[in-house]
Parts: sequence; C-alpha cells; structure tokens
Amino acid sequence: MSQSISNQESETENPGQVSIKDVARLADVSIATVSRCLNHPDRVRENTRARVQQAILKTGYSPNTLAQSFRRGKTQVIMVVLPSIGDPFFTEVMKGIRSVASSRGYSLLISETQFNTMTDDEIGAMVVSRQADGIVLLASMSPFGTEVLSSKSHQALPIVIGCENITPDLAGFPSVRIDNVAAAREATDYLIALGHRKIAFIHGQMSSLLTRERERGYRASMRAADLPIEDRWVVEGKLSIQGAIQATRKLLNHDHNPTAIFCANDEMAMGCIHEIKSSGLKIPKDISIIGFDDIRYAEILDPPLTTIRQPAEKIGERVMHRLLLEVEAGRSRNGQVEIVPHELIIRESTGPGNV
Amino acid sequence: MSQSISNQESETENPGQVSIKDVARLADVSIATVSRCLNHPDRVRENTRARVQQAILKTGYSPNTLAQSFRRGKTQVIMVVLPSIGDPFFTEVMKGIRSVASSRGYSLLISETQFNTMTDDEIGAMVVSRQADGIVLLASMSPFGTEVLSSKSHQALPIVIGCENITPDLAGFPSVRIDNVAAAREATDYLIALGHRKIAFIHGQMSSLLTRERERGYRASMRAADLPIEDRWVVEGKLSIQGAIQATRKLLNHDHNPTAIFCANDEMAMGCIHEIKSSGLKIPKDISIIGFDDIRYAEILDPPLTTIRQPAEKIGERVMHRLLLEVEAGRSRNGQVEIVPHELIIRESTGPGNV
DNA sequence: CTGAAAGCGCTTACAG
DNA sequence: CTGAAAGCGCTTACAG
Repeated sequence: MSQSISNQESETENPGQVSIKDVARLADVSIATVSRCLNHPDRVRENTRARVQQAILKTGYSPNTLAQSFRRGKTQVIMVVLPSIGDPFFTEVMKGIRSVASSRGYSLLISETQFNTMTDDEIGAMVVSRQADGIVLLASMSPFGTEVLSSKSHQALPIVIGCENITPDLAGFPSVRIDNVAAAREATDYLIALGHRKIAFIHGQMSSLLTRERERGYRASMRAADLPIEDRWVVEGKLSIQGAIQATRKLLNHDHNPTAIFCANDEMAMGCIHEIKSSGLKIPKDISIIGFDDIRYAEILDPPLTTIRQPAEKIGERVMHRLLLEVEAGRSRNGQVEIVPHELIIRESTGPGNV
Repeated sequence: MSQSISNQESETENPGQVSIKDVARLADVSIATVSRCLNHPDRVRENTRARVQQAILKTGYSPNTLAQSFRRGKTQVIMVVLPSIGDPFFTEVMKGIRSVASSRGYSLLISETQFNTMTDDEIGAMVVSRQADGIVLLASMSPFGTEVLSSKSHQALPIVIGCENITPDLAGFPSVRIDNVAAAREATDYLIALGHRKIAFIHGQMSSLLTRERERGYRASMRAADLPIEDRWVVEGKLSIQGAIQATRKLLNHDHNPTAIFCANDEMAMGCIHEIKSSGLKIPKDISIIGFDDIRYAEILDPPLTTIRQPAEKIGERVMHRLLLEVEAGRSRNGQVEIVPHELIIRESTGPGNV
C-alpha cells in the first residue's frame, strides 16, 4: 500500500541494479556515509562501517563505475591505440604497459587502427572524449592526426607515443622508442661487414614512419660503404606475410639477385624466408636475411633469424610511466624523446657474402 | 567586470573543457535544444539547428561521453575478454567481432586474462559494473567464474562465449564454437589412416577446457582404432613455444618414439617442429605433426603444417551478433550452443606412418 | 563521526 | 518547435 516510489522502481525497472540508496536504507545511514565507507573508511566509525559492510554484502552492491567516473571526472582507464592486435611485437610492448598500469590501478582500453581504417567517429566520439584519462599511441596517426588530437576539447588529454616516430603533427608529445635509423644502419653495416654488396630492403607501406626511418638507416649505411642501391632492391609490400612473399618474389625475379635482404620487420622476414626456400635457394648460403624486432618466433625460424632486438616490454613500461606522470601529476608536455637501446641479435640466417 | 560565474570557471578550472552550457549560451538556446540537435535533429527548427551547429563548431564542443553513458545507462561498449592479445588465432576472431561491432556502432574494450592472472578487482570493479553493455568471453573463466558473473548486481549483463567450452559455472550462457571433440578426433583419425599407431598428444595447461575437449577427441579416436595410449605420450607443457619445446623434448627422450604428434594448437606445433628438426629428425619422414587452429603462420612453416582450421572470423561475427541480440532486444539467455564447422587442412607436415 | 545538499553534464518527458 | 525541471548515482565540501 504505502511502499515508497523508489521501491517500486527498483523492483520493476532495474531488477538486480542495486544502488547506493538501497545500501543506505538497509544500513540505516545516509548515502554519504556509504560512500565514505568505500572511499575513506578511516573517517567512519567502526560500528557504522560494519553495518554498512553488512548491507553491501547482503545487497550485492557494487558501485556504478559510470557514475563514479562521471562524478570524479576521471576513469582510471588508459587507452592504448595500436595498429593491430595479434602483432607479436606489440604483444610484448603491451606486457610492459599492462604491468605498470595494473600496479597503479589503471585499466586498459585497447583500440586497433587496423592500419588506419579508424574513423573520426571511432576515435573522436568514443576515445578521446573523456572515456580515458590518457592515451598511449603505438601507431602512427595519419588517419586523424592533427584534427582530433589538437581539437580544443582534447587539448589537455595526456598522450605518450611508443615505438612510432613522431610526425610533424605529433611533435610536442613525449615518446619512447629505439633509434630506428641507427638500428637499421647497424643491421645493414653487419651485412656489409659479412662481405655483402648487393643488399635489398623489403618494407611495408610507406605511410609508416617506422619504415621510413629504417629505410633511411639502410640507405645511410650503403652510402657510407660506397655501395650502390638499385631501385628494384628497395621493394614495398603489404605489411604481412603475404605482402613479404610478393615482395620477395619481385626481388628474385631477375638475373643478378641481391645476396642479402634486410626486412623491415620479423613478420615480413618470415614471409621472405618462406619464399626464398620455396624458390630453391638456401639461407644463408645463397642469400642472407636479417629482420627487425626479435619477436618470439625469430629464434625458432628455420634458420633462426638474425635481427634487431627492441626492448619491447621495457618500452611499454617506460611509456606508461611517463603517461601516468602526466595523468596524475598534471605534468605538462615536454615533448621529450626517450631513446632506449636496441641490440643486434646474430643467429643463422646471415652468413658471408660470396664476394 | 560583470562576467558570469561560469565564464570565470571555464577559464580557470576547465581549460578547454567545453560543456553543453557553453554551446547553449553562445547559440542563445537552452541546453535541451543543444542536446536535441545532437540526438534528434529532426525535432529542431532548421534555423535554430544552424545556430547551434555554428556554436558547436566555434567552441569545439564534443559531448562528454561519460555523462552520456551515465545518463543513458548504456555505454555502447562491448568488453572482450581473451587469454592473450598477440595470439594469432584470437586475432582472427577479433576481426569478426570488430567488424560487426563497428557496423553497429559499438566500441570494444579488450581485456586480457593472461592465462588467469586476472584479479577480482580488475574484473569486478572495472569491467562488469556497467562499463560495458555486454561481454564476449573468449577465455575460460576459472579465476573468477561463478562469483562475479553471477553476483546479484550483474545478473542482467549479457554475455556470449566464443570458442571456449562451457564450464558448469557458465552453462546457461550462449556460445559459439566448433565441436572440439569431433575436430580432434578427425585429426587423430587422419593420422591413423596414414598408418600411424604410436601417436602422441601435446597440450597446454589442464585448466583449459579446450585442451581437455581436444584430448577427449584424441583418446576417443585411438580407442576406436584399438590403439594403446602410453602414459608418456600425453604430455603437458606451458601453452607457448617454449612449453612445446620442453614437451617435445620429453617425448623424444626415449627408445621407441611416437611416429606422429598431435599438438593442441598451432603455436605449440611451431615449437614442436622446431625441436624435432633440432634433434635431427625429419618431418614428416621420421615423424608427422598435426596442429590445431590454422593460424596465419601454419602455411609458411617448414614443412607447411597440417592442421584443423577453425572459422575464426566467422566465430567472431556470430558471437557478436548474438550478443547484440541480447543487448539490444533484451532477449533472455537461452544457453544455446551454436556449432560452426571446422575443416582438416592437409599440408606437408604429415605423411605415411612407417608401418 | 554523520547527514543534507549541491552538483558533475547530460537527456527526456512534460508543458507551453 | 522550445524551455524549465527532474533525475541518472555518485562524491564532497559544509555544517552540525
């Protein structure tokens, strides 16, 4: 007869949706006290706290995160934007990101660009408008670069860039990465030191800055050794195994083949190795292969892959540390680039050039 | 002198944080009208709409998603729980999930269990409490199974399970998957048909239901052919390349080796193949290998891997479809299991058993 | 130590 | 077609 309106509602409208009011009523305290028990237990009398605890257990209450985030103006969520889930390299970076995030009480919202099919809608509406306290960019942002990120309402959103190099758009954001030019140069230098003179470079789409940096390193190394680069030795394919197979096919389809191939990443090296073996050539006897990243498959390839190792997990940790610095301490952006060391890992896919 | 209070605020407290009020003021309308322009443009006069549009552009306003989600009681976010990002198989499943999600205006929140290190905190606090409108479970939920998912306040949260089999805890949730028992049986039958009699099975942690189902299929096949299974032929390792290498080593470390190995997934098959080749044996001449999943690396392994193909992308699509049915139409759970077809892909890692 | 009240930014009946 | 007002569930000064 005289049941309260909110009772009616909670029984008909929101079955199972317990709110702070229900707990308060049951514990016979105000909602403020319930809230305090959860957020500042020390400011509540022992006795009261126990009663509230009881009520929480009994009702199965858990706070509405949406309401909390809204009220507090922060979400405890960090968004990570990466080109593609399932990339073994980024998986390692994620490990580092995750470990720091969870130790500091943050959740991760992972978003794939799928090599830039991301729409303004997706990024603009969902991501940047306060659903996250900060963003880790592991992908280059060509699709929406300047527009969204610098639009007025997002000016204050902390961003740190990992791995990917900085486009002019994004200069001003802090970043953590290896020196891709130097690393690519080191890889090429190594091939040259082995006696190779005809060295090819296989890479993914040109849109990627990473690729361009690595190509620069390759070219610098060749130039420094006074070695010519034939146009057809620098070949672009889709950044995938199939892409690498196509690219390799183009490369082998001629009279005087290169004696070594530098692949812009390990995934492409996998396709490259496959295609070379399929064509009847031996690695490294006929042709040497070098990769980039040192993903988990590199050491079990046949032959095991010589490659540049990036400290992927460490990059993830550092990126996250720096992001949380901005998020929590409100540190302003300084655009500082943090370079972490890479390492040439020599395995059996490279051998002497037949000089 | 006489600037309004909220003007002061917006200049000092929230730099760059434009709210609906600012737009309303500038367009000289109520906030209700601004909201309407965004959500029901047809209910606003052309003229007014234009003025509001202007104001939005000028201020760079974008709605506070947090407030919207809170107010509307839904987030347009679907959470996907998977064991590990970077698993090439789940990457494919994600493709299907993503394509349906984005075509229907949903964003994805991806969460890794990292093979069950997920804490109650993480899942309970962040995930299930209304930060998502529904959940796709691609991992078995041992760590928090019944407790969280069936706790009162989450009773209504739509959940669909993909790939993973249903634990008793989770019976009652709809799911989409292949018939793992039948598929594993088919793989083993094939080896038997090739003349193999000593067939081993390498698998990941026992906690995984998938693994158990596949083992059941293997045992059923062997039993049906009246072949004995020696204890040491069924070997468990960590679900990783290194785990597979260890497991394979154990297997080979005896006099009469199996002539074929069935690996519970392709990733393990990769380690297995590597170890077998390292030990000097030839595949498939000395030993045949069969995998499970048909990940993108399977066809470029050396030798190319015979395996069971799961229609990964399709599974993702179906899971998402069914989840959105629950989310949007409020359809009740029916616990119906949808079985999709698998396929035996024959490549060169399997050959005749030396009878 | 506790409660009443304001307010976070939005959306949506309800009047006009 | 438009505005005033209520309210989503919470947190936090502010009084007592």
